[in-house]
Parts: sequence; structure tokens; C-alpha cells
Amino acid sequence: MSTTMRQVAAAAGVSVATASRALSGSSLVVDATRQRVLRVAAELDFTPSRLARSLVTGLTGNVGVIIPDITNPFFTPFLAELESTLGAGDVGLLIGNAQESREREQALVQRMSTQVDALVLASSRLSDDQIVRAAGRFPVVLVNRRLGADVGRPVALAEVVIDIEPGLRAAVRHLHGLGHTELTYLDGPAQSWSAAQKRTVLNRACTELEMSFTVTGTARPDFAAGREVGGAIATSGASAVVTYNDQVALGVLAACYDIGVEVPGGISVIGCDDSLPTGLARPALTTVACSARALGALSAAAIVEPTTRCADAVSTRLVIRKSTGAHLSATANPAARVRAAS
Amino acid sequence: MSTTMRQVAAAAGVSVATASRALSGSSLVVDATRQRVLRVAAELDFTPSRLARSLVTGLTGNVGVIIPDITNPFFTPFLAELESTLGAGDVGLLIGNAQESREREQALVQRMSTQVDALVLASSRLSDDQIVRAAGRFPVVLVNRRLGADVGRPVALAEVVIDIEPGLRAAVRHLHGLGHTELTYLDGPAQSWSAAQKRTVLNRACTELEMSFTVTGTARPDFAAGREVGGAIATSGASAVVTYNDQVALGVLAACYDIGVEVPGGISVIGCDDSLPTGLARPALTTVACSARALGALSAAAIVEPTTRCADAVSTRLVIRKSTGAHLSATANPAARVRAAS
DNA sequence: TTGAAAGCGCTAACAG
DNA sequence: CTGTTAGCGCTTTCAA
Repeated sequence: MSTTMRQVAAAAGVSVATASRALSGSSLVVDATRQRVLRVAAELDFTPSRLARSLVTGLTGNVGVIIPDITNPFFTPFLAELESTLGAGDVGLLIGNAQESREREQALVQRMSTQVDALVLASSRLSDDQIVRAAGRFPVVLVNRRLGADVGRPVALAEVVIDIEPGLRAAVRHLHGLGHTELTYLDGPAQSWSAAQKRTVLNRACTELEMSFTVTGTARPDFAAGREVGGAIATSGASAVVTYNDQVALGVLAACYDIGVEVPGGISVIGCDDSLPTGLARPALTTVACSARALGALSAAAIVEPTTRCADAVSTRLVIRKSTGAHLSATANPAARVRAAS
Repeated sequence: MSTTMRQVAAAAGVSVATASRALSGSSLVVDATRQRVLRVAAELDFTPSRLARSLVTGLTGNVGVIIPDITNPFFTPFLAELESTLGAGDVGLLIGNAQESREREQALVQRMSTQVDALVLASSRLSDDQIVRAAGRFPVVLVNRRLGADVGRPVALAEVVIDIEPGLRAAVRHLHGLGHTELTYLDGPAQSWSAAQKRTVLNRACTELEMSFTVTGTARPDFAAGREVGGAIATSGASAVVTYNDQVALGVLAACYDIGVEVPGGISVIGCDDSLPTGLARPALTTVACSARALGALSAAAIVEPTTRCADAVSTRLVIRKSTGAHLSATANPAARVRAAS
């Protein structure tokens, strides 16, 4: 065991109460005493036990964050921002990786429940019910997800979402303006709220512009998954694809390259997030930009000052680069888009 | 506050001690009683306080992990593996992002010290001294870093490293066999132990094969940094580059593409880690493969069974793909490698 | 300004 | 098998 406050108090010739006050910077202790206690504490390499302190104060000083997949590069800047913002206020982060599993996520919530002051659920795969129940035990910040309209919203629940509609609508308008009459959406995880959200918005936007709309699923929202299905989409007659995120789009780009479909000549590709470093995608990816860091900052704010009970949202906008272009061969045989070389 | 064990005990008509025993699955309680306690606990939605339990047992059930940059895609599979392995044994993970700063890392160690059973320091930027001191307070697993030979090794310290030498040597031999007579190493963070390690090994290997060796630094070990310096290297007469990691290599590839230097025609590029999904790099990247997940598994093992005090290591091997090729124009003007188009 | 004492929620002897 | 008792290390009344 390490040094306890009792030892410090003894060594400094004061009571534990006084030592406690001195260490916590209370004004109810005369300066000379404080100095002495502090010096002794330093000499003894004393670190106060958070556990004991938490037990009596009821505050732990850390917040839990649960994400579906720590391997997903969208979440790491989110976490980094959350951590640096919160860390400045000396709160620690307990990070849980739910691995896209509801059971695992629930287990993590359970496990964290007694050692955090608040919980951030990012892209949660839990049911509305489970979330409401959690929010009954401690403050919850729901990120990139909104509760159904029918459930009673608990007081201790904040929602931080991505306002995807403007960006996504701009994307559809952009494609429409380029002469595309159809759109394929390469979807994300089945349980994902934001995937459903994107589906809905795209569907509506396409309907309004009289474009046909198709949804195709992927196993996981990553490069490999995009690459797996990208080829089939490119050769199936699709002229424009919007993907769940940039990783998937990158995979589609790679697939197109593999089979010799030109982008944007043969097919236009639009990603989501703008999470890729400049120059990584070839051609440069047109995408619905949305800052993961901003999402993290907003989430942190929702914890620090739970004043604003209204739903916060980070904005999105279309960033047009080189992966989208005019729809040239509307009536041509899809196979014609495949270069002879392939 | 939530339900306490005292309330459960009262409702079940037993003492707290019995309730505690029933809940912790002790065999010293008759089955009927246990059932009753368990039922009541479930009804009251009771979750035992980890804090209180930890305070008395001295065990927290969580381990801390500190990494220099959570945004670095090498660490996320490492974390994922660590978490899933450890999580199976019901231990929680406290993750700290040191942001490449020694001060911040030390602060995290301090903060975690009273709420973890062990600490994993990955690619630590701390001084040997600080690490030894930490290991004096609780078990430490040092990952991708080794203490200097002169410091007294504490008992509670395990080292898990990457055995980079075989892979890196194979890389140099590979280039030598291809006719390259010089090698440029694009280095990682200044404080990084593994960067120094790579420098040393490459230098030695080059000397042995009578190849000239140059080291160039980057700001951060990521794509953007690689892209920034990649162009200068490609046009400066270098015929072969080994990078600190795959992200940097990817940046170099992008830079070469930008300025029109062919890979491997104009320059050969070798990465480290093999962390990129298949098909991401164009051309496919020759790399010194090393599994971050294996590193995570080994680290987890070092915590679960601290039996093996010997240094564990994950192996590396050269994976030859398409980014390395014969050194064609040994005497030609470097500028000649730049395509006319650029 | 300081100290003594109570207690946060739980576990672990020790009796019964 | 079960209850009583004593703390784990700290904060916080309440007195002095």
C-alpha cells in the first residue's frame, strides 16, 4: 500500500481532519500548518486515494465514454477532443469499446455505473429503454443518436447530434445538377441510428428531385467493406454512390480502380465526415463534412455545463472535390464504363 | 444515490454480511437465502459499488493504459485487443491519451495511480526514472519500449516489445538485392524509443552492406507529415526510403504521386507495421509487418499472468509488395525521375 | 483554527 | 450457516 493521509497527518503532527483540509486547499487552516502538511506530503510521496474520496463525496471525477468501435477513425478524434477538453478540468476518461454489440455495451454501462459521474454514449446501439434506464442512474450524454419521440425523456439526458440533413441534401442536389438520375446509398451498421437517419434523408431528397434511390448494405463501415461491395455497385449500372462514411468511400474508390472504372468518369462517389487527410484519396473525395472534434467538444460541454437541455448539433456541409462529375453515359451499357484494360 | 447493500439486506431480512456473501457467490450461505437475496437485489436494481469494494479489498478491477496518441491507427487495434482480452476477465480499461507530452503522461500516471491495479505504458515518453518510480507503486507493463541497461529493473515491471531487427534487416537486404546503394530513413517522434531503435538497426544493417544511410525527421508520424517531406526526399536523389510507420509511407506515396515520381520506378518505399487494409496503398506497400493486436494480446497476458518476467516480443517480417523495385538509374540525374508531365 | 467522531458502501475476520 | 464487529482512506459535521 502507499502512503495514507493518516501517515501524513501523524508526520506533520496534526489530525487527519487538518491534513485533509490543508491538502484540499481549505481556507480553514492557518498558512503555517498548511505549508508543513504540504511539505510532509511531498516528502512521503503522498497521493490521495480517489476511491476513498469518491466514497464519501459521491463524486468520482471521471466520466465514462462508450463507443461502438475504437478502431473506427471517426471516433478517435472525437475521443481526443473529449479527453483534452475534459482533462483540462481534471476529469478522467473511462473508455469502453462496445464492439458493435448491444450486450457488450450494456455490460459496460453496468460496469461503469458505479465509478463515473456521467456517461457519454456515442452512436449507441442500446435500445431507447436501456438508455432511459441508464439516464435514471446518472447523467447521460447521447451522441449521434436521438431517442424516439414516444419515450419520456429523462431530465439527466442530453443529446448531441450531427445535423446531417443540410450536407446530405446538398450532396443530392449536387449530383442532380450533374445530371445523375439515380443514387445508391452504401449503408452503415444495421443498428446504427445515424445510418437510418442518412437513409431517410437521402430517400426524401431523391424523391423530391425525382431520382431513383437504392440502398445497399455493408458488413462493417470500413475500407475493406467498401472495397468488397464497391466493385459490384460500379458494374451494376449505378452512376452515383453516397457512402456511410469516408472509409467506405475510400474502399469504393479502390474497388473502382481495381476493376478499371474511372471516378468520376464512370461513377461519382461521395463520402461522409471528411475524416481523411488531404491527399489520401485519389481522386480527392467529395464528402459531407462534419467535424468529429466538434462533436467531442459539444459532448464535453454538455457534461461540464448541463444547463442547455436542448439538443446540440454540429453542422455539416458538402465539400466538393474530384470524385464527383457529370453523368455522361446515361443510356450506355454499364459494362462500357469498364476500361478495356481490365 | 442508488440502492445500497444495506437496503438489500434489510429487504431480504438478513445482515449485510450475509447479503455480501450471497451476492459475491460465497459458498458459506445456504441456497434458499442466496436466492432470496438475489431476487431482492434484482428487484431493487442493486449494483454493488466498486468504489467501496475496492477500498476494502485493495483491488480496483481496472487497469490503466496510456498511449501517446489515440488518433494513431496503430494504437487502436492494440487497445481493442487489450480491451477484449482483459474485458473477458471482467477488468475495465482506463485509457489516457498523453498527446505526445511527457508532462501530460506523468499527470495521467498520477491520476490513475489510485484507481487501477496495473498500468500499461505504450510507447511511453516518460524518462526511465519516472517509469521505475511508477513501477514501484504498482505493476507496470512497458510496451514498445525498453529501459536503459543501467537502471535497476523493478520487480513489478514487464516489457513487451517489437522485435524489429529481423524485419528491418530483411528490408535492407531486399533493397540491397535490388541494387540500391543508399537508404533514407524517415524518422518518427524525437522522444520515441522505437524510432531510435529503428535508426540504430537500419544504420547497422546499412553499414554492413556498405550502403549509405540518411535520417530525416518528420513532425508527427502520420500521413500529412509523410506527404510534406516525401516530395523533397523523392527529388533529392534518394532511391529508397524506409518510414517509421505505414501512415508516413502512405504520405510519401501520395507526395510521389503529386510530383510525378513513379514508385517503385523512381523510388522504392517501405513502411512499418503493415497496419493498412489491403488495397489502400497504391502501389501496394512493401512493409515490415508487425501485429498491433499481437502486441495487445501479449500486454494483456503480461497483466493477467505476471509469471514470465522475461521480455516478451512480437515478431516482424518483411512483406514484399509493389512499392519496391530495382534501382534503375543509379547515376542519372535525380530530376530525371520526375515525369515531364509534372 | 484545530481535533474528535461519524460514516460513505462494502468485505473480512471472528464468534456464535 | 449467519450475525457482529472492525475497518479500508477519506471528508465533514460538531465541538472545543
